[in-house]
Amino acid sequence: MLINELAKRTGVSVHTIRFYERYGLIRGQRNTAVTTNNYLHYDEESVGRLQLILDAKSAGFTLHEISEIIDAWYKDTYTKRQKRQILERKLQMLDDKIKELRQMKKIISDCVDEL
Amino acid sequence: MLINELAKRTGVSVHTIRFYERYGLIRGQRNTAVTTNNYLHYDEESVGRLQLILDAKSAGFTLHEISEIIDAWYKDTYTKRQKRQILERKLQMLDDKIKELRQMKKIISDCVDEL
DNA sequence: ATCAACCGTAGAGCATAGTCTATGGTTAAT
DNA sequence: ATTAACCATAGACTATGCTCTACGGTTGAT
Repeated sequence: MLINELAKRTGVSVHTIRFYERYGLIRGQRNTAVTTNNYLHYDEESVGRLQLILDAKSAGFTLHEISEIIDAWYKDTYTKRQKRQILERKLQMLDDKIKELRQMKKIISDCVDEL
Repeated sequence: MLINELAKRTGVSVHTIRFYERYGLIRGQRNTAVTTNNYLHYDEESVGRLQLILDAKSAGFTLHEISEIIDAWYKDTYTKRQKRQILERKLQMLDDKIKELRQMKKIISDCVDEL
């Protein structure tokens, strides 16, 4: 599929997809048989990557952190051990963040109680 | 206390405190009796505000959202009802964020399991 | 008196994460 | 053949949240 369809399927704008591509989070493929244009084609993996990016962003990960997660999942040069290590660090970060959110909930709840 | 002491007590840099002051999150007072300088003085409330800002930031709130929380807590022009409403919206946001973090945890855990 | 260490304002610069414009080429329908 | 709707690259611009520099004045210890 071309970038426009990918944008429609994921809800991510064409501009943003191109930004992510420059950043290295997704990669389209050129069809070498076609010489009249240099359109990039995207597959189902790209859809999965974009959905992962959206989820990870809403969980508060930076694009840099997301690129690590994506590499841990898709990059074949990592050993299973390395991948597991990266992902487990991210799980720890999530637990830490959840702890901070709960702490903030307590602070605000206390404010409400004191009102 | 002057800005330098406030910075030391809260761990927030002088630059950043000034930035927050321009943003309207904290407010120092000028001593009108003194005419030789225009130094700003900060009280314990400023310390409390900065600590609240730090906590709220680590919970992922933007400075704009933090200013709403601070107003709900310190601003006397709001009724209790209005304050409660603002704070309860923030609690809802925190719950939503915790939900997103848990979802991301599940995604990453599933990745780890599949490795 | 002088010097370091502070104070203030104003404004430039930076990182992150987009968002948009300009420009020019391609495709597909009419 | 024309036109709308797409494609690509390059680069300018934006918002957020700092961070730093420049500048000049003040304070307090020696």
